[in-house]
Amino acid sequence: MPELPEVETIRQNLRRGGANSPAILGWTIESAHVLWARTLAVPDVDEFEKRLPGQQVIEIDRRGKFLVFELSQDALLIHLRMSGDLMVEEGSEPRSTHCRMAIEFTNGQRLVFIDARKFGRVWLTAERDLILSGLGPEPLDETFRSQDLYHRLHAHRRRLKPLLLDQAFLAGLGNIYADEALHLARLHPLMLSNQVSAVQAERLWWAIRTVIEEGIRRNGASIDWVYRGGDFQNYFRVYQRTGQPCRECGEVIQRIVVGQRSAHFCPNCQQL
DNA sequence: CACGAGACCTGTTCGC
DNA sequence: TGCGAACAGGTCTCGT
Repeated sequence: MPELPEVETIRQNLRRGGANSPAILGWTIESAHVLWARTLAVPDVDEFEKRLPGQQVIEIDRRGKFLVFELSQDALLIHLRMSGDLMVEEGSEPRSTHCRMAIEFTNGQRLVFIDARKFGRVWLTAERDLILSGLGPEPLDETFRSQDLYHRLHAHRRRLKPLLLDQAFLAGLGNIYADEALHLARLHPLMLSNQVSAVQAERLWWAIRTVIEEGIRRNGASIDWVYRGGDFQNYFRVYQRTGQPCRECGEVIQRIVVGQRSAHFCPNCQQL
């Protein structure tokens, strides 16, 4: 479910506190409980539950779609994949049905990892860079320039949509924001990356950053039964708007399947 | 190297 | 109403 803007929203809520959840910076872990073993990428459940108690939450960062909790000894990395979510609740509350992992703090609060589809993964490691090293550039980083994007596009001969979803190419985009960015940039999802001109690359660079920034400003998108409080879904240009008129030209939005994922686009604004 | 298919999972919605 | 199919914000691995 979560792409960069949703993950960033969660990070900010955990770091600074949100509407009805406190900031967890500085809290000390009392115990950890893994309820679905495969949630843990590394280490095994025994070591995970043994190593966490006593560690303090120093900082919360984000890299692509990974949440990175800097603890006193280790780094705790969490990837929400399709249906994962994190929330802070009273330690006395009954455990929710889809709770896969819970971290109890010495102040009686707990951080829970809720994940209906069980795709989410958690790493506890002292070597966080090993796990994050394969990721492409951070789209909002000031060192990421449009010329970088142009060169990266020309280093491949791939269709734009699957390429934008490739986290080694660029970190953080998912199905929503890739479709939105391509529409804003007026580029067809099937266009080949090495056919993109410098001007088009500049437009795509700007579009990617624009949709991500807007997503963050709106606290992410809330869709279906997964709700996180954001309202970016009310401003989608193409995503899940199949059959509805393009907000730019009125043409009917189309849905095609590319790389096993749905791609939404305007046949008029985004021509091959 | 690029791409498609299948796997991993559960829940909701759609079509007959 | 019921029931199976299709679909869902992600990523990995394998075969061509």
